Amino acid sequence: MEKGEKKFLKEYDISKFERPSVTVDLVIFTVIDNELKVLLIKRGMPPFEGYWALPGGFIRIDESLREAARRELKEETGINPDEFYLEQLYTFGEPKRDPRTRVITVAHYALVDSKKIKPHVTGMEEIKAVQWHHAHDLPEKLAFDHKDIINYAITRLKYKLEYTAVGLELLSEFFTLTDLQKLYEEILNEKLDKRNFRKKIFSMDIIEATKQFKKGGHRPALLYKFKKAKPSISTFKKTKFEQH
Amino acid sequence: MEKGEKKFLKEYDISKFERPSVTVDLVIFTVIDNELKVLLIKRGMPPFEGYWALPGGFIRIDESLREAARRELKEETGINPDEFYLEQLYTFGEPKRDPRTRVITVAHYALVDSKKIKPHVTGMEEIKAVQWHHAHDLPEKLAFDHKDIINYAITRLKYKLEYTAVGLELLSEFFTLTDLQKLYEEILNEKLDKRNFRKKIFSMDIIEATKQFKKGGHRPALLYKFKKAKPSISTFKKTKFEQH
DNA sequence: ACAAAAGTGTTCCTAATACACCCATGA
DNA sequence: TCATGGGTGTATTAGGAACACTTTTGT
Repeated sequence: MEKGEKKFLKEYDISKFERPSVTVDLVIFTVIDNELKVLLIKRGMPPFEGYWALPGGFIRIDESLREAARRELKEETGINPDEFYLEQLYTFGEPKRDPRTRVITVAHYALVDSKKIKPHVTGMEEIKAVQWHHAHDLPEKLAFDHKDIINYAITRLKYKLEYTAVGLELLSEFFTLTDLQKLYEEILNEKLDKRNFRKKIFSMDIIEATKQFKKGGHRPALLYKFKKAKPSISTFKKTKFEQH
Repeated sequence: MEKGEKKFLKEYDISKFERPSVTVDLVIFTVIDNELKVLLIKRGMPPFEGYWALPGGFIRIDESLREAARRELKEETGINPDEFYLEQLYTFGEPKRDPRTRVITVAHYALVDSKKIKPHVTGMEEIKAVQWHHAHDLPEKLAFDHKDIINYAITRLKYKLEYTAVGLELLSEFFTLTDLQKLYEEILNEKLDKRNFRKKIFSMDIIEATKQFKKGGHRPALLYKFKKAKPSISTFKKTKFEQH
């Protein structure tokens, strides 16, 4: 009874509630020169003027969270949908995280192949307000709670890497096993044993050899590519944190 | 340049954006008679009148997401903070998930000891609009996208159970190993080998024996309790998905 | 003494780890 | 030919899975 009434009032008041703003923020990862990078934008106005911030924006009233994230991602990198990996990360909603007004942000993270990024994003970065920063060496001046968000994204990425083919989204179509190992080492921030790494990757059954070789250096390295069918995530464990 | 302007406009327009409502929904788990239960509320008005829905409510403008979830949880179960486990699950924001208006919900899940639930929530459930439902046998008539949310929560719970002490929040202070195994079997929905189960639990180092026994039945069973210090989650893997 | 649940030992097998070695190329 | 990175073999170990047995109580 009393509970019913409370419920009723609550619903009745829908329009009266002071509403927070809702944004989508993006942690966009790529790998450039074997370094894990995050895209950041220098803020040109207060609050946090001159600080670096994650790309993001308001959710439009008729688009889903994922659509909003895809739109943002497309705007910032020029990359087409289905050429990146995108996953919801966590929702950050401390009342004071934005000093202006109440903003709740649904953070996402994305993995993109640096070769597919629109030139205007990668070129002449020094003078631009949009820059790739080393994920393991972030600038001091990060706006809002974006440092937390980035670190959370890195944690998630490391975790996913262990039992998922997710890392492959960061590489180009053809790559050597050494490329792949370097990628893992960079993200996990630790050295891996060559033999064991290869065994693990092969056991995952996510890549296949081509007949091409990467010349240069010394002994040419066999090039691999992802299996056509996006790696079918098969085991019990693996399915656990698939995005909704 | 052009990017800067776009950004500027975006921020300038903050107040003009049509804002979605933001709610917190709760998947509250408990175990009653060795069955995993979820708390649901029968809706007394459209939309989905007569359907079952998760408890939830709007986020107040000055409280964090977690605070909102705690408040909701306290309202529904009467349980005090730090007597339950609470974790953000996922944010659901399809534009049409609520037919009335745009509502984004930050779903959480909670684990509570059924013995600590306020009597008014457990008593005389048949005639009440608040009921515990078997998590593995949900009612057909679930409102909104709440079936998805519940299933996602079950998936997360199963996953967490495998490498975390999270299940212990569902038990009372003292319990036997058989109680604990029954709990795991109910949540995971599978039979477990007694010997292996015990080895795994002991290796986690999360419980300790008392000197008490649970009499009744046949051979008395040794009672255990959680280690004083909440299980310090220690290994690499284990820290990965800790709540923010 | 026997049924029923509590509690323990041990084998088997897979998979991660830790090594050491061979191979193909460019300079 | 030798330095360099590409590529493979294998022994050891840790942990999960499968299974059989002993112990302690109530009746």
